[in-house]
Amino acid sequence: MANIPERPSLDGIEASLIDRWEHDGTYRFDPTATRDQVFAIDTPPPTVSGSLHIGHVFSYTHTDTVARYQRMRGKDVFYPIGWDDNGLATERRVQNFTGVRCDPSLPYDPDFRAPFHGDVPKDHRAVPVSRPNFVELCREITHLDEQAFEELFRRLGLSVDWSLLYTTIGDRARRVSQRAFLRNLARGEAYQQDAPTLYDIDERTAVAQAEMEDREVPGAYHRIAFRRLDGGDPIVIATTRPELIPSCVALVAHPDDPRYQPLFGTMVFTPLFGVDVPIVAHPLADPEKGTGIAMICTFGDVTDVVWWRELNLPSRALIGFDGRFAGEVPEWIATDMGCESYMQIAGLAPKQAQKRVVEMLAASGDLLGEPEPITHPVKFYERGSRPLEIVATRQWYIRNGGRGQQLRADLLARGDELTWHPSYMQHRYDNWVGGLNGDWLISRQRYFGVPVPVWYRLDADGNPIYDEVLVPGEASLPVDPSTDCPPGLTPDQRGVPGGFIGDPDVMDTWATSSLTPQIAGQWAEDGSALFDRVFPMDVRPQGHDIIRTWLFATMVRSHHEHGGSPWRNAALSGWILDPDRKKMSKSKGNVVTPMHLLEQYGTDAVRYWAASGRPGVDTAFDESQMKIGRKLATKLLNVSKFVLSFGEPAAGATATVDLDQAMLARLADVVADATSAFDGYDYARALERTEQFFWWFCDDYVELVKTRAYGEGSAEDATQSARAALRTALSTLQRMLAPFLPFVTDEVWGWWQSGSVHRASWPAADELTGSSPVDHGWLDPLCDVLAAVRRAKTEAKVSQRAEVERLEVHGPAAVHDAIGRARTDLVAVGSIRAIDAAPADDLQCVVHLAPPAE
RNA sequence: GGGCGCAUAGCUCAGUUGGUCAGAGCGCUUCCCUUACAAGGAAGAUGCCGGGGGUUCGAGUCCCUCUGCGCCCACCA
Repeated sequence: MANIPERPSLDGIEASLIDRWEHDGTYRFDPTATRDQVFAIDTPPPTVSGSLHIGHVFSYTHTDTVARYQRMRGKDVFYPIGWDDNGLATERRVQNFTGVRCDPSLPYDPDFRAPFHGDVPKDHRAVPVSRPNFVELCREITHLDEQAFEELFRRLGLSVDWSLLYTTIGDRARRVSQRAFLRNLARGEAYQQDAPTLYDIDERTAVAQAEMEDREVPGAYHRIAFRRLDGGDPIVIATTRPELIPSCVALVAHPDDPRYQPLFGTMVFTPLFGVDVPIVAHPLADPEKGTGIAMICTFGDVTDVVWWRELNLPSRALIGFDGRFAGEVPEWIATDMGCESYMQIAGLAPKQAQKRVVEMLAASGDLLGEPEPITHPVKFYERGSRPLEIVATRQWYIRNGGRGQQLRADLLARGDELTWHPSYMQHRYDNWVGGLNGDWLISRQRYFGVPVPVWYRLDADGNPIYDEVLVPGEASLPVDPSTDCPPGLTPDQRGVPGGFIGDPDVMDTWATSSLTPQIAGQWAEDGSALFDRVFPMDVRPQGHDIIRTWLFATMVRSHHEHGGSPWRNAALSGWILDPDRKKMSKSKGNVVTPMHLLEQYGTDAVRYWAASGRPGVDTAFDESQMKIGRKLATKLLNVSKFVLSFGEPAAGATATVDLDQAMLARLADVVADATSAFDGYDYARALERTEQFFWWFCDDYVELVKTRAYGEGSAEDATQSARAALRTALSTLQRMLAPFLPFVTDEVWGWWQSGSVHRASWPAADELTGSSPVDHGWLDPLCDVLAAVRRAKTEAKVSQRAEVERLEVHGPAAVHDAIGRARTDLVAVGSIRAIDAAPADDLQCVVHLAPPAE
């Protein structure tokens, strides 16, 4: 018998077990396993842009319980971990943390030191640094964050294989990401296009549809008169963006609108700027909205883009990458008045320009009435602070079905290949794929990311020839086109006429994180046979909020590259809500940090709380659940010690007594139930069933048999039966709780078993019962009688140890049968001297307490 | 406008194919220093299962409808 502590405690058990697991390689993946022996998990790499919060603890625990279950089922679990440390989120974190901003025109400064380290004063103006300096800073800061992440995840007891750690800015991820892109390019799935693009003027980058969100913002309808060239009554339009009048290219009404039908094809001229524009018809124009006729500008919103494209209208874009109106009067504004008006807004940001234009319109009499204040939804970059503008730029795209019906249908069908947990989450996927309105824009005009791995030829004048894309060989990946040269060309040809230039952009972080199965699985990496052993993976766990981004993007890449779905299951976690049922987020200031909870309640207790949140369901943060988890862990400690204290049963001893066999049969049902729940990713159900049995086991069964297990006055074989059953149940329960409470279960397992419980086999129902079925339905009536005796003692305000002179049991046959099966144990636990039985329809117990001893 | 989810004791939630399904824990009340556990244990009270219809011998459980809350999506002048 190993050493069982005199007073078992949960305090401090985490640290030594974490070390032991690492030392023993308890969670190490065996790369020689074949695919059918592997359970592969496409772990989400958390974004390195600050600190982990309680929501991470929640969802990562869910996955970990499943990983541990599968490992105990005998699977070789491929459970990698990565950090998503490239991308805009990281750049912003670094900017805010160190007080710098990247200016790619600056030269590298080898002696540069960040002005601040997390203590940037509010009034600090960001210090410009070169791109290489900025990237160095990003690597430095992310490394610090990643150490903190690792510490938390280890403390949380995640059974990931830390030797599989990757980062999305690391060499392998950059290589895989560029390789996948180049193959997309070669097959025509990646392409570049010069087109109107939603653009964040603060971050100075294009953004993808999946990263946008609508926000309700205040605005106003301005009713503005456009005069007709033929002198008829002016046309009145309503617009929320009067500052875009200089970009107006037409007015548009619905083709069936009788009010405007006579005017189609006629011309008006724009107020203030005096530009002639036609009145055109398009079915997207809503007769109900505003005055039924709208101004088309290049570009005020995405509808403008549709009109512009479908009606072949000219482009008169004025807002540049800096978000300001062009400084020069554009060629299409020709009148003196127009030029004068334009100079009033040249160089202004949209908001100021609007104010100025409205003043001018009011003065000229073209503004009818007062602007009518409204609130309306406007597109924002999800991390942005000003509305997106639409700017025509050259960008890289990957086809995702947004512009092709067949691909869209194929990707929808891929969604059907997955088993979704819970199943209704598939609607979100279908909804998103069905509603795509363009291909996936992957290029970003940023710095800390995986470079777009291409160069362009320069013509005789030194201008890029975008059709002449130069690509690297796969063997040379990863490349940085700003420093590396295309095959066959030399550094001195960079930037000179007839030479080449590197693409300055990086890929969006989703373009790399969409390849997590390929990165973790070492797809197409030299000398690695891993990929075929883990792909397609068994499960993608993730939050339901990123179905449209991460899940869908991963599906797109896998569809293009492998012609199949990257996983078999998608397991969606809900969010953590604060007690007021608001989503926790940094901006709301209601984020709960996890480390102190792990310290206060112990990891197992926090995991217990997390695991009781059902798959996909948003769950309130609830510390009281952690207290219950701690109670459960403490109870396991104590009951383990107690059961083991009876001494080992004789060799070959088995449960022969009715009560012991029934308990094991009941446990077998729980094992079966928990097993099927886990197979369906319903860890919460598995926990609930196990826990329910566990408390019954402690409260009733152990109490019933402890006298017999002590061996005091019992027949030897009855004592052996109790001890054998207790140990069998204890072993089973320790293993069933191991996925949820990995620390306390391994602690108590170590008291009497060799090896880690996390490498033990998951219990099988047929280990517990013999070949023939055992009835356990009579346990309930038995426990009802026990409860009645306890109730009588409680009501009499005496100790539970008090003697019962005589117990009268009135009840149906089932009750008397139950008592008959376990009379000795019942008598012992209740200190009952005599039991009288009488038939009755309903159970009624009359408890005659013995007079208190002198 | 389309889609999805939720609505069960004061709180957080279980109730899998309709038949002990009116439950658990927390909180609250009472009792017990009991030799595994007093950071315990034993027990108790609490509910028109959101409203209204319907199917059925029988409905938190299935169908319809209404109401409220939340989320996703949408071409939002």
